[in-house]
Amino acid sequence: MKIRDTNTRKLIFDRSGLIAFSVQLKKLRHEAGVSQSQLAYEAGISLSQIARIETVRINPTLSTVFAIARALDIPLTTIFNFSLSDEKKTEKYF
Amino acid sequence: MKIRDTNTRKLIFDRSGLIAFSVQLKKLRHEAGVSQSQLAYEAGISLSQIARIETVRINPTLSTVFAIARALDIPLTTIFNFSLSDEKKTEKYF
DNA sequence: TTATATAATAGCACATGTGCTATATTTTTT
DNA sequence: AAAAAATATAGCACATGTGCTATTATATAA
Repeated sequence: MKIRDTNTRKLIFDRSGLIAFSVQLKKLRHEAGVSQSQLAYEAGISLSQIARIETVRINPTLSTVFAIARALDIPLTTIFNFSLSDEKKTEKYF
Repeated sequence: MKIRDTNTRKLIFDRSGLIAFSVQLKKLRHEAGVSQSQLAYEAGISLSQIARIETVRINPTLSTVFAIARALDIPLTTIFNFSLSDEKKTEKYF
């Protein structure tokens, strides 16, 4: 029958990485001196989306981030200028 | 009644940016000498997802990209070390 | 060429990103 | 303090990202 083996499927939501991104975005937006509303308008995305990103409620897509970087007129290397915590090396610690 | 004003809503799919990202990913993956399958395993995401990204069929989320960067053990500034075409400055040209 | 590994497609189900439209909450100005 | 501006939340509808499981196409090795 194949019904769905009781939800084992889990999508990734990298909270720590998204928090770091949020911090970076807020910082750059403030430096640019624009409100969420202005940024949303310039980037052609919704205000709610900017707010959701800054409050780490969602996991945005690359296209959304690209639009933001363009609107702020900053290179991707600037908006992504932060480090991901390396839980990679730590490897299953229990 | 509010039925839905005949689909005006359009999500962003930044083809050129996603192509640039795809090129960069393939390059880095090859430099690391890993197959899509190995990368998928290391990153904890599905093989089909890696293929979709490299063939520009989807618009991945940040968490997915973060997982890939971790798996390849490269900083975000490396994987995002490319420029977005600046259709921003051009501004509505018609 | 034949076998084998790698990459590309496909289709389904489910989770979630995004736009919209409001409303509430917080911060900044006056 | 009151008013105004900026942020944060919410909920709905729809689009689409992601995992799975196969299958097909392509490249590499024998």
